[in-house]
Amino acid sequence: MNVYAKIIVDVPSGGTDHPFDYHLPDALAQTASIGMRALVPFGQRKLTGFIVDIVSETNLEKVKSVAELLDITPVLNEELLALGAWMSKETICFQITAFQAMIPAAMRAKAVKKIAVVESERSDLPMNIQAFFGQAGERSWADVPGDARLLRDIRSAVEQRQITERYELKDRAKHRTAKAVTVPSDVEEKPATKKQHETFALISDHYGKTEVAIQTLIHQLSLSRAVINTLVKNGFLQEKEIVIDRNPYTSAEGDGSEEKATLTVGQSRVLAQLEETIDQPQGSTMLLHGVTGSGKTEIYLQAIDRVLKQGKEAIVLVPEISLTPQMVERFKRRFGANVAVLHSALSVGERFDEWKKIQEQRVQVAVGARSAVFAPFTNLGLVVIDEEHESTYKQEEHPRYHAREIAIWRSERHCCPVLLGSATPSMESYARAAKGVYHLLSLPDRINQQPLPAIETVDMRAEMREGNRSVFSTTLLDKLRDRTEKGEQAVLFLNRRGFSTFVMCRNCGYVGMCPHCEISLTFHRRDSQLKCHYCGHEERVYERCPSCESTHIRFFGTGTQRVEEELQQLLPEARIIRMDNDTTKRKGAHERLLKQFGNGDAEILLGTQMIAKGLDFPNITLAGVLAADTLLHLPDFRAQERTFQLLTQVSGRAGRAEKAGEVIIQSYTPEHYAIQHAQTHDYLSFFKKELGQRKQAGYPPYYFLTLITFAHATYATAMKAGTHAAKLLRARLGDDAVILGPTPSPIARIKDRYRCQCMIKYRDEPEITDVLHELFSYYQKELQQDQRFITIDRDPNMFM
DNA sequence: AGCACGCCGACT
DNA sequence: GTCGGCGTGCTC
Repeated sequence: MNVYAKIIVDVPSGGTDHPFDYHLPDALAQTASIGMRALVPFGQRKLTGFIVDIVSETNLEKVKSVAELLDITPVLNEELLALGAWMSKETICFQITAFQAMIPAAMRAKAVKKIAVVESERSDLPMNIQAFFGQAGERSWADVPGDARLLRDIRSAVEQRQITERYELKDRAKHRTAKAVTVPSDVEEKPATKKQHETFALISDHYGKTEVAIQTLIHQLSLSRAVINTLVKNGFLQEKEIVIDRNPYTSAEGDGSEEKATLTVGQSRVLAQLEETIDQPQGSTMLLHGVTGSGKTEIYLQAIDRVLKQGKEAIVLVPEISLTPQMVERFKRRFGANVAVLHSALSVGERFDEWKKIQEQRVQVAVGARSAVFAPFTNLGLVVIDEEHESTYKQEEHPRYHAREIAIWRSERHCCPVLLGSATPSMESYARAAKGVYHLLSLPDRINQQPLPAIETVDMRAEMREGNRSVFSTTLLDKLRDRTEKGEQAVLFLNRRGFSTFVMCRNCGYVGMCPHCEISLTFHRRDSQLKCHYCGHEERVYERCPSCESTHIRFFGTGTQRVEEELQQLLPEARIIRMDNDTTKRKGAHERLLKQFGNGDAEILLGTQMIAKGLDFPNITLAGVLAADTLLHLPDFRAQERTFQLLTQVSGRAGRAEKAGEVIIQSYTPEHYAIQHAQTHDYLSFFKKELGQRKQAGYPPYYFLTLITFAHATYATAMKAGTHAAKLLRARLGDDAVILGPTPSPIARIKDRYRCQCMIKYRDEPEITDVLHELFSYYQKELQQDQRFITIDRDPNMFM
């Protein structure tokens, strides 16, 4: 009987976004199963693809055969295949793009063509081919220059078997191996020396006949590498390669010994409701609104504990795992080796190892960032999304999914709850909870009975009028000095988003701009370069203004480094730790700096976004926000919401233990409602006020948004496509739908392509997914020769 | 996405 | 005549 595999090949394009049929030769048909990756011939090439179905007949006259199976066990199970299909439909992406997003990067292998010289023929090859190979025996096909003559010569050399072709899988997931030894069963003699004898005895006492990594012997039994080698050489030990786990999370070792904490009355009440839901076999979403310091993590831990006791698994999503190491450590301490951590700072191989632990069901808990929502568990009991309002849960490239929606999809499939937790829930989630779509749970009090910290706003305009040109107000500086003297600690938050260091001429107002992207260049002190963050364009920093030749050109924006220098001058006795992209780039630097701060090596922690959340140090009694406005005035309808969230998160860092906390917010517009409500810790009032604004302006949660961006080398073509699309959308969508644009995108040009966008606002459009697909494939076909042209982003976070 | 095929202008 | 430019369309 013939067996065929339906395969989605790794070609992200409109014309190939459907299964292709391949014959499965008998040898492969035995082991092939749905969800495995395969290597298949495709045109003149060989490609990888995912088997999505196995059938016994095909409508096609001629089919090629699967060349190779790339997996022993499927990398995607049936659930994840179905999820991928759903994602590609909902987010308007190709199926292959959805599948690739669900597996670790190490498994996103591509077949790379290699050509090799047949050595006996080398001297007969034409000179141009010999020159190309040089000393090498084999080279990548991709390295062959686009020289037509050379290409033709290579082709004929292949035909004459002077050159051979083969395909190699690039980035193939590698297990890490180590050298290990075992005691062979047939050892009779005794080792020659005393040292060898001792070593041999220790190994066989401790490990008997089981294999053990040499590394382990050296570390644990303090044995000598040389002696072991000699024993191997003389046949007393047998050497072999074994597969080992990389063990990346060294700073967060935990043995699972941490005990449950005693819950407060509020926590117990919430947990009881949660457990009731966990016990019910149905999908549901709960929103846990708990003020900072209310003990949400402990609730997660105990809820997960219940899930594990039922033999089910749990996924915990955290916004950006390297930003919340304390949370991860907590999970390790509680669940020990039962946790896989999908850490963004892990190497590709390390991530693969952690993923493998989940796939092989060696762990029941996965903690990780956005993509951990695809953890291949088969009996999911709970998905927790901590800090659910964070924008990192939305992927900003294809597939543009939101982890919350994926979690909800999986929860329905597994009939288990999703728990969203936040001190400042997103407008969308809280509105759904208010409507009863989500079940609302709340924790209004801190566990230590401490009041929320007192927040004071400082009007920076007044400071300016009084002649204080520093980034520090007198009030903040006084309080910082006070903390330093008392040996207490402070965190200072500086938002850099939209406010990075650009170069401006004070004489004529010239600002260094990227010649390709229409955004200002960012100054990098390290190499004195100006760089474009969108396309990577670089130029040397100017000494004179290119426009007016004045030397009054200087750096604007307040980088953390400059703030640190200023602060150090103002408070020479203070010890400061700076945390930003520069100081945390190196692996483990983040954890190390936090540890230093935790140990009391510094009084002041100064940093960007990354210190706003998750820090839990008892000695912090002051939190400061240097410029609350920088976020507030971005051209983004979520700016107010983000500001409120940020201010709340930052103030949550202070006064978490016995000592009361205090917060200073510096602002040029302290009367703004986002700042006012943050000051009074009044989420609900902020929510109501903001909801009114959203309703008036027609934004989520009242309206859904979809952003369509057109990019082209000429402005006119981009706009023309936009105009055409807008017309089409108006014709196809209902009267309630509002189609805005086309307008030039906020960043009007990226990589020399002009960009314009249409925004669709709609409430109830059952057809919209289909319409978007039509639109997408239309522009895909009509205009694809001009490079990728149309991007569709549903529920966008950014409007660039 | 590649890669070949096929149809045009330029050149040994 | 042939080479090589790029537009078009297919890949099980």
